[in-house]
Amino acid sequence: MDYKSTLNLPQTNFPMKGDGPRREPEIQKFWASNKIYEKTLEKRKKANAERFLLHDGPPYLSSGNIHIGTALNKILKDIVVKYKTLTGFYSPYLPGFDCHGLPIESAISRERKKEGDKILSPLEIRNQCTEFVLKNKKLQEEKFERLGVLGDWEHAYMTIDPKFEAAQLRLFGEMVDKGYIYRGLKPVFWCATCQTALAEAEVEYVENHKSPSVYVSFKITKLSGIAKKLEKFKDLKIVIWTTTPWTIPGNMAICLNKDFEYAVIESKKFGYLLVAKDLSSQFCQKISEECKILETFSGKELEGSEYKHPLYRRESPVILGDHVTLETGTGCVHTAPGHGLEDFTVAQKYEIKVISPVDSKGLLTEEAGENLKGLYAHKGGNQKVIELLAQLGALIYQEDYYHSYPHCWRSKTPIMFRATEQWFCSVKDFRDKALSEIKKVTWVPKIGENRIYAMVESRTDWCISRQRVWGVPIPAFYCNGCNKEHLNKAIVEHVAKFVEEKGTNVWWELEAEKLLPNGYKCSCQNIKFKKETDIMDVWFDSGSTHYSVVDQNSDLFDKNQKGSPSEIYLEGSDQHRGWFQSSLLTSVAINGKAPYKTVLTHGFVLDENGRKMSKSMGNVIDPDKVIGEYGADILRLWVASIDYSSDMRIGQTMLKQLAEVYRNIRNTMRFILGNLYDYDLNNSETLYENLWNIDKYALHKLEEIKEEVTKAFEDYEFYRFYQILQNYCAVDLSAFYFDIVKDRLYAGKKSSRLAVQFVLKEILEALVPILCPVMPHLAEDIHRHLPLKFKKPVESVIFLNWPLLNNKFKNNKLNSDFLNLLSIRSDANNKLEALRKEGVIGKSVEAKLIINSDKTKGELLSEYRDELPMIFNVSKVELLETSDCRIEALLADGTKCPRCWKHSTEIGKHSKHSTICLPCAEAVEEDK
RNA sequence: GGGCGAUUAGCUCAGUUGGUUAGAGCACACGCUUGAUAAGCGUGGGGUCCCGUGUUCAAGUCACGGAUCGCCCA
Repeated sequence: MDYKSTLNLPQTNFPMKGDGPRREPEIQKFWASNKIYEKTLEKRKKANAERFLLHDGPPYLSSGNIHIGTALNKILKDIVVKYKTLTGFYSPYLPGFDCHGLPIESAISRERKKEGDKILSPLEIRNQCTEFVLKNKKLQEEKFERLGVLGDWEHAYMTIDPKFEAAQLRLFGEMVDKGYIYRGLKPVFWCATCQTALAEAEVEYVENHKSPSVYVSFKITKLSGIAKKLEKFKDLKIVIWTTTPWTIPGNMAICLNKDFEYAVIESKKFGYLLVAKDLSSQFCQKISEECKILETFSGKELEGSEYKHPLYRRESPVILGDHVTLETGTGCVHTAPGHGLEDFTVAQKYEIKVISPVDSKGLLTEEAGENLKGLYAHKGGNQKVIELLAQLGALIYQEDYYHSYPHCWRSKTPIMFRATEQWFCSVKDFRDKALSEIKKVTWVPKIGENRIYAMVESRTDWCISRQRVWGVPIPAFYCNGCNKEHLNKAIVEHVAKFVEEKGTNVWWELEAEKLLPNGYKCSCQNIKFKKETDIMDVWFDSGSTHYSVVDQNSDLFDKNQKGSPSEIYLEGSDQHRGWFQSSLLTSVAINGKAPYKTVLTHGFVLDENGRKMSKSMGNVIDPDKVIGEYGADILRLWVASIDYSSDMRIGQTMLKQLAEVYRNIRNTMRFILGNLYDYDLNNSETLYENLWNIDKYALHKLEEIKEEVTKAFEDYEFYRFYQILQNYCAVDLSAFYFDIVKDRLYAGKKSSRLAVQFVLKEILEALVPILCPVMPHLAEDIHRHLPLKFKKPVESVIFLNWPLLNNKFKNNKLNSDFLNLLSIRSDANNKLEALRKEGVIGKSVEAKLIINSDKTKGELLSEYRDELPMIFNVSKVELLETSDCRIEALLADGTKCPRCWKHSTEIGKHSKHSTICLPCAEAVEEDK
């Protein structure tokens, strides 16, 4: 008789290979066409589940391709959302896209440049941008969906959506109403030839540009309290150095470094001069004098002193700043807040007035004085300023200086820093509130809190003006008569109503008077107005989403209260300065609280060697290619396998390895499926008490894994999930439990097989939802291949629930006993391996073990006597009590049973089955 | 140039308040199996804990200095 047919071998058509590149799209199509995402949400809504909102930070649409870092971000978000959904939360995911901003406008203008440099109207530019953005959105969306990210893609928010723009304006209106928006001066790159502001990307640095370098003295008029010791030096002058003499009229301060040592030196020609000590000899060489250092002191001591401007009747303060260096010059920095960003920033801290006596054509204005008025700053202005300073004896030294200097990319002329009127958000008015809100938020990892706290603490007011057209307009008006500015909540609301219907293009389409309430009049009785030409910083767009997306959407906001914070924001660590901050500021401004409860940040993705990816290095890993070769689940497993709190690496070595791990997990699941083909959920009741010790131990282990994995997900530490899962599948299941339980499954008696099947069922039911957040395609695939008698009436794996912990399965005694048994097993394996090397045995089951052990171990072994052959995977275990512990492995007695392959001395004892062992014979009889 | 962070086996990660010979899985090598089979099992090799100095009876762990890499800012 062929006894092989009496065995119960695994049966399943669950494929060994995932074949993600080919099969995942089909699964995704199933999710989409059967509205799995929507149905899940409905279920949770009906159950009145608690909300868990992960609010999506919108990726920028400057390209249709996605970077591996973007893929990582989306996958992390999806893992969180799926986990929360499985654990019973109402967890909607509404993706978003960031559509405005300079990089997009620049991309359009680059394309235009190729086509022959036509000048386009703002509306033409805006229409081209819109087209560009819509095209990219479609491309990106497809790629995100291909990652297996479930969400409401159909209604994804876009920052160019008229409803979004209107809401953004209303939020801005709230801030106006609270008095947080004001108009002030700020320097920008300015091209006098094109008469326009330039963005940093539109500036080219030209090497060896020639500038007049001058050393200028400013006479001190008042010494600060602690600098009184310098009073003995009559007519003490501070010396500054600059390569842009035309900015001297804009001088409003001199900046020293608090930590540097400064020196008073005596010059024959110029008297007592003050410069940084480390630069004094260099300076003296310039003026060809041998100067003696008469006194030294720290920069800090001079803070608050005052000096007189050589050209005007104006006194200005000495201030301190960290940007002052000892590279060149005198260590005393001429500070013209209207002509430099660093100067502007430091001046803001000291609340120093910004002046900018240059007009849009680059000509010095009346404010610079009669002598200078009308001169072109870079040419005549420079010359005249030098001339005047020389006349007044303030010019110490002059020479030509060659350095790299910014030029306009279009006109190729040198640019200037020019302060223009811009709109600001007064962060200082609610900084303290923002800081205290930061402390209430949970930052993951913790270090993020320090980072953003320090940034908000030291930041200056937020300049929200951009001299561009691709964005949301700042809805302000200026009276044609008296030039008074008009901006208030009612005006903003009036504009928002237009925008809501027609989009922000109306701002460029309609006359000012049409955009204002009917019959609107200036206090000067004028009824004609100009529109503001600045648009809002694109960070204001995305920074408004807590209001313009979450609060406008009843499916998203907490059913109890609008304006309640999202549970989590999850972005790259660069967003501490970006979205996390802009969102925080607008939210604190209008709601007085942070828009999020938790903020999770991840690092950046580097190549295999820890280098930044770049096209020129040729080390870019394209997510499309990874998916094409390995599938999305492998990419997702990569995301789960790494510690994202710092930089992460990806490369072929890792991907190959991940594919191996995936395969192992998949086959572990396949083994379970195959062995449950005949398991009938309704008709296979197994009592825990009837299980073997090994089965109970397996259940205990499963509980441990459930607990640890749940903790890992709760802590957002997915790499721990990966390590635990991998270890569990490879070691606990594949190499141990499955390996030794095969005999019972294939050849054992009914009750023995059922006991194992019960355990396998428990493992399967726990593992499928556990796999789902990270590898949803694998989980769905398993779900589809559940044995017929097993299948539950659930449409998709997404509808499952996260496994509950079951204390009944916990058994600490078994756990510690098995810890010991496993260590003995490892010794036994060594002996078996030696026997195998000698050629005595092949499979372990051909051997028997004689275990000599002391009393303690002997007692343990005796307790598990019946299960020992199985645990050690041998045909027989003999126990001997001795003083020492020793294991001996020998060829087993008897002959090999052709059915179960174990060696037995009892073959042929059964009357009906003469060629097989007794237990086999009984099993066969039982099955008839 | 400034601020923040990272660095343990080929890869991904553990390593407790400082305390035996620094661990796990994967990968690799060799063997076994052919009843999870384009699978499975066993055994084994593999470490300058980034470098240096210091504190200590004792440092992967603490302190200081440095290197490399990354993010943000200038």
